[in-house]
Amino acid sequence: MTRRSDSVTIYDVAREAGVSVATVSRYINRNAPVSAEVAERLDRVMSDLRYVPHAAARHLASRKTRVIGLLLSNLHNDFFVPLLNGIEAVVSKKGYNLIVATYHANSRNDMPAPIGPHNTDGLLIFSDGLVDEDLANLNASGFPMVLVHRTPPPSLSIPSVTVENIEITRKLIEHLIQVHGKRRIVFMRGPIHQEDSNWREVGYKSALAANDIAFDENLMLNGEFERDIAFQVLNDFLGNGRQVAFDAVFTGDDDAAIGVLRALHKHGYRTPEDIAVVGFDDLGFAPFLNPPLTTVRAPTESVARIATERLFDILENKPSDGAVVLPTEIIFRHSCGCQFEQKL
Amino acid sequence: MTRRSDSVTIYDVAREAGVSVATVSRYINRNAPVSAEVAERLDRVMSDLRYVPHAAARHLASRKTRVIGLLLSNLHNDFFVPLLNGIEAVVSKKGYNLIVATYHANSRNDMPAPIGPHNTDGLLIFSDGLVDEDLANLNASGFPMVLVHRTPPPSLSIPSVTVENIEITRKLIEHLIQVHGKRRIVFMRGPIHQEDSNWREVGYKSALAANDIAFDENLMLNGEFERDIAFQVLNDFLGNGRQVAFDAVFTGDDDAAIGVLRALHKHGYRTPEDIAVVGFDDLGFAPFLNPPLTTVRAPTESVARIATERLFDILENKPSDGAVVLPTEIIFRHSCGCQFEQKL
DNA sequence: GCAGTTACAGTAACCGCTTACATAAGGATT
DNA sequence: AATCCTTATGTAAGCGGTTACTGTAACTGC
Repeated sequence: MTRRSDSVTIYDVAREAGVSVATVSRYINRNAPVSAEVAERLDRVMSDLRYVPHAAARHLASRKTRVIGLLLSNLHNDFFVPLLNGIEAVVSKKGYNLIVATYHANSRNDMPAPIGPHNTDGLLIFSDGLVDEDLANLNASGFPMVLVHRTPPPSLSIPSVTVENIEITRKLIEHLIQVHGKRRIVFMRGPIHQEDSNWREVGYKSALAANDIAFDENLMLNGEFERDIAFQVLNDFLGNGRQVAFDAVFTGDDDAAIGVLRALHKHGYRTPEDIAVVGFDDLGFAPFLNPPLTTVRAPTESVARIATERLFDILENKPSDGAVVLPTEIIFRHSCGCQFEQKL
Repeated sequence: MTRRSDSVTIYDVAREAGVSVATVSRYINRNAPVSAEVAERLDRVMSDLRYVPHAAARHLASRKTRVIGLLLSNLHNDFFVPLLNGIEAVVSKKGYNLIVATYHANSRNDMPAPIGPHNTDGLLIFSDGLVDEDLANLNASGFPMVLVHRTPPPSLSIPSVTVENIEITRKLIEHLIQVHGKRRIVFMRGPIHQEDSNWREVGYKSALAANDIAFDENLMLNGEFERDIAFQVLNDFLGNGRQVAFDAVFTGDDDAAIGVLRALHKHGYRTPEDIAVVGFDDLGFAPFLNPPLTTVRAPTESVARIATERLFDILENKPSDGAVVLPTEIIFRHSCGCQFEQKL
């Protein structure tokens, strides 16, 4: 048997061009000078032969994969569109590939880590896309990664890019309290380990405290940052007889706000007259919900771009600062009770 | 120099377990029997050593990458969330990885095909994610792929999964004409080579023809299936003085409908009283736009799942039928002028 | 005119797996 | 008892690149 494969390899182009494979490799990678004459011949031969370097062979020999991985806990929120868009833009600009994987805590034993040191050159870890322990292990091995919408546990120093949550949430809730006179504000929180959700809870509580409103845990609902779950949860809440009174709901993200609006509407409440609703993220549909949603604008695509650029900084051994947190702003629309659209 | 690498390889586990690398490999891949005793020892050693197979080495030796690629033209539409979700679910269930890449027609020369035969075992090609010529080349080489929201050119036989466009669009437009008396219906189309958009145009024109309404090309606007572009285009259309009269707009997708609603609202038109609006896709936010959007429900996540499963069928040499087209249905809400929500 | 660079190119040893081929031992078959 | 399977395992040749070493000319500067 001569060649198992029918694909054209670097040997084919070397032979055809009358040079050695080393020269071909150097030319392809532009990491050593090659005479103009040879370069031209190689260009011609490679295109004649339709030569495409074999990625795996390259990876194996060079010990770099030219792919970066994105680890998510799920793919259920419109939020991920700007996120993916930002990431993909810089990844492809760098000539890398992007692997996206969701992490299911229960499927760990089934197979070796789907993405990690051997499959990717670096990882973008979104929120609760990996438990602290795995984070620590990866980090200990010096594997390049940056956290997105999550800060590292105190013992680890991993670059991160997040968004300002606490202050802006406090302002948003105080707006509800001070401008619109709301006092019984439901917080439709996100997943239990979702860091944004936790910071938003801090901001929520601090606003209550600053305004002498007792925190009532009956007003905490978990919508998992998912439209349908938020709907279900609020629907149950409204229908279960015990009728906890409330006059506003702060949903930790815009996607869940859709579910909240639907549930409220279904039970005959008017927004914002009966119950005000405010969200977080300012997803593209927010201005056109019914009513237009007052929410916090988070620069999701920028977060994504910056995080990805920082990952490449690390890969290229450029200096890279620790934690960056991007500013947010409130966009007032009608769902809080305001009449005119404005920013704060 | 002994070992360039510091990572643990199959040789390490073989030595430690007192067997050959072949045995380790066979056990890992479950493709040959291994005695219970050896299996147990290997389990222990592999976990002690934290052994993770090196993906590239595997790919190189086995000539399969265990990754499938998704080729998109862009990542600007909320539509992609259910799409990605459906794909990722089946890809990860199969133990494969997913590479997502956007295709920029102008960057082709910069580097070898970012994803293709050498990087992936198969491709999912969304819509206009690749030109016919490349499609033909790939197909000629027998590379596994399936088309999503696109049918192959007549000369090629590539499996595809799409959605029923023409009939449902015709019905939707006829509803506007016959129930709501609309006669001057703007069609906010998508990208020029976007197949769905083209079929929807066919449906649109056939509805007009069937109702003795002359097609007016001044009523064709290109919103690129993007929220912001649709807004811009309609905004210009409304502001440019020549004031083409119209009484409804059919946006080829829900995302663009948001831009349309915003532009209409900005110029003081009421929806649906002055101008009716209908969309396509039934994205999650559609029921809560202002007003709730009448649209066509497309089973996007199912499309994604089925397409991915068919790709795996091909990889596994199972029979796989040609073109599947999934049914769609109209969801009547208020933006068309109807009062009560219903399906058709 | 000669040692020291510099520019360009070749040889061959890996990178970490998979797998064809070979081997050995213990039945089952006849 | 000789032959044939079957099961479990080992040996070693790749898979298609990269790159550490070398080697050769041509080019410097003095």
